[in-house]
Amino acid sequence: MAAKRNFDSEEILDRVMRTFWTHGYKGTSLEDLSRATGLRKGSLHNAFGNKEDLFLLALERYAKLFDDRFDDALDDPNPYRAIEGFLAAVIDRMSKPSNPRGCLSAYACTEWEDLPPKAAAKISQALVEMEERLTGVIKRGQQQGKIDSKQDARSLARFFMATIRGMATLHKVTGDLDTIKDVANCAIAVL
Amino acid sequence: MAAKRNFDSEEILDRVMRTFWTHGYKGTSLEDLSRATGLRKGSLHNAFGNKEDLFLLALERYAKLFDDRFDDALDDPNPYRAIEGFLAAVIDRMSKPSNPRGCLSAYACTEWEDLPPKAAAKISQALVEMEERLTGVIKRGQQQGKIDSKQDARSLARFFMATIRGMATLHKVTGDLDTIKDVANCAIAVL
DNA sequence: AAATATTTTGGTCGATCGACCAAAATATCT
DNA sequence: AGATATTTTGGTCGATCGACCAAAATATTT
Repeated sequence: MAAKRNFDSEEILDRVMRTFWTHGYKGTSLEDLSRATGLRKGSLHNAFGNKEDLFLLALERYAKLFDDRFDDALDDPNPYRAIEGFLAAVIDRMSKPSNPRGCLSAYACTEWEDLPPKAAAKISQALVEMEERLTGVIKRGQQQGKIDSKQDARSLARFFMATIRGMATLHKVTGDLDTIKDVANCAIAVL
Repeated sequence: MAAKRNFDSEEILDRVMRTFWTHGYKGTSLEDLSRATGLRKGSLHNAFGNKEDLFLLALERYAKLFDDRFDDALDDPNPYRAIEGFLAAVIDRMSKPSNPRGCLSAYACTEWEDLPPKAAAKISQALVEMEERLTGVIKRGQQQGKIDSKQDARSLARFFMATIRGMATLHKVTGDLDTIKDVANCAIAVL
């Protein structure tokens, strides 16, 4: 029916991302993706490759859409507000009823041992990078005297990374926004 | 070969539990369980029922072996030490190299939307109960003046629940004990 | 209008999934 | 020793999995 694609790749990948977001890597079948996108599995394969390729594209889209918000928040010259914004970005994402519950990245972490190699590597790398980024922000805050220097910067960075993963896990089960806001409020009190 | 079972149910269920712990509900096949236990799938079915039954038994065993440690810790009359012990129990579990990474319960939370109904209900209920339990401990601490009353007890309880889930998620990817100890140390500073 | 290039369709393929069962094996009881 | 009860074996069943491909369809180019 076409020599030119009659679909919008961005929209297709968005639906792919949301399906993986909801059901994880193992829990998503190509049939699921076909239903979610309206494309036959043959078309999906032709346009984007196999399941692993689709998952990698979903991870990239997720990072572009949501992790980039982290960068915006962490760019704040006030390190305290930077961390606040970091947590607020997570809450914002979970506050949109149109978004699936939880966090695609956290889901992937949990499935880590059964992920295809490239996906597992990408997830690991993302964790390392975020730890570095947060550590840098906190160190700067400590040098400015705006964050207590008694606590180790890297430890705090790891703490906030765990915090957002924990928020994702609880959000997945209950979908309750009050719970995750409570968690974020308590976490920020550490600073 | 037998009219009397020639295996130890406890040991079999332990292996079943550890397999689900590593690969989650969806990621574990009956073939996996057969390999892990040394029992043919027919024997597994005859002795314990279907996959859902096996998963429920695994959840129960996990709670009995590990969540009971939480109760021990939270029984401490000193509420601050109770929370400390609560986090230490998690670290202890993750410190044993013979244990799979992460946390079976946290994995189940992440898979929540694809869990069989009874398992999903059990997971939800466990979350509610733990929130109540922690809230009670913290409230008591506040009444005793040993925990700052400025923060809401329930919020703190939720915070610590998120903390251990976050620890589990990070542990799954890196297996790094220093990371989860850092997280626990920062979290306890909230009190 | 005809040739070309690409997509889409709709299917096959072998593998694996979970559920279930009849037949064989064997420990226990009488 | 023989009867009984239960387990174990080894298989079938339909469904679904991901990968891949030949043929049909059609937009674009010449």
